[in-house]
Amino acid sequence: MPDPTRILLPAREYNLAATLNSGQTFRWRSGEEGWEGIVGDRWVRLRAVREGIAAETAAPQTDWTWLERYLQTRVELPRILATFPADEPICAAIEACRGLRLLRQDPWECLASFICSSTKQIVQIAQIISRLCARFGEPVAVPAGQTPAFAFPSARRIAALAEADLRACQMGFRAPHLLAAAHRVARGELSLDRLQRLDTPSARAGLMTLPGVGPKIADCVLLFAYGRQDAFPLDVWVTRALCELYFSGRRVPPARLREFGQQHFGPFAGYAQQYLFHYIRIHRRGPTGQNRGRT
DNA sequence: TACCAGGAGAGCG
DNA sequence: CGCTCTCATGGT
Repeated sequence: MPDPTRILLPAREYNLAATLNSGQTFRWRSGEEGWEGIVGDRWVRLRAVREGIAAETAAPQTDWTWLERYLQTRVELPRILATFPADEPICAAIEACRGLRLLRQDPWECLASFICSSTKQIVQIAQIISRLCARFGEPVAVPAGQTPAFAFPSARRIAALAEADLRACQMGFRAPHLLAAAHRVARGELSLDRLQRLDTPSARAGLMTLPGVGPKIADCVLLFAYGRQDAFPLDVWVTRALCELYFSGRRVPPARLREFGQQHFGPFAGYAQQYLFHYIRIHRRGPTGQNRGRT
């Protein structure tokens, strides 16, 4: 008799660690028994196995499509990677983190998380979000013996807070941005559901009307939450990667880089961007943490 | 200790 | 348009 709290999601070439740990999401923790995190209001533990991904929840499930959607296990990765030009840099990046995928996240959580992300290291972003959830998120059911876990606080919940509450999560100057964004979403002045149905430039423009949301964060939300796989977020790392690998170290203005990325990599440019991001970060730090600094 | 981090926005020439 | 500054915080 099958255990309704467990399932095996079939997947080929799924690099779970790279996917959960490549700066597209911030709440997963690697433990003895696998990766533990929250998807929506469900506690989840994931483990990479030969046939795909073994998943475990706290409560019985009758339908696992929410998790398949989140993990994008049905996406045929080789078909996507085959659309890229076979130049040396992108091939090296793909080789360095084979099986890395883009997740399909909740728009509000993704938006709020990336509002908190600007000029922060990934470890710090994770800390900020952890505090935010622990203080203001709804508790979710966890298996016996597990530490308490919390859902990501809704826009309405955050809108009801004071700026000081958010600053207490150590998010600094991002606090007023998150608060104002929560207000606009909670009041329905910006409908995150409606953005789903807009073309990408319109959805991007809509996101950028929010305080603290510029081109980079808008592109992250389009790519990580709205499935716009041609969105091409340009942060310091991707900028660095493109300049070094495709422009022989010259400085190139962001607009030109973005244009290059989308032209060169095509309809799945966002995937290419994620590989380059993860690749250059691994190689800049070195596998064991030394080898820092400029070349 | 300095430098830097998955930026954005305003001011200025 | 491009450049510079500020914003808050702490990891490395």
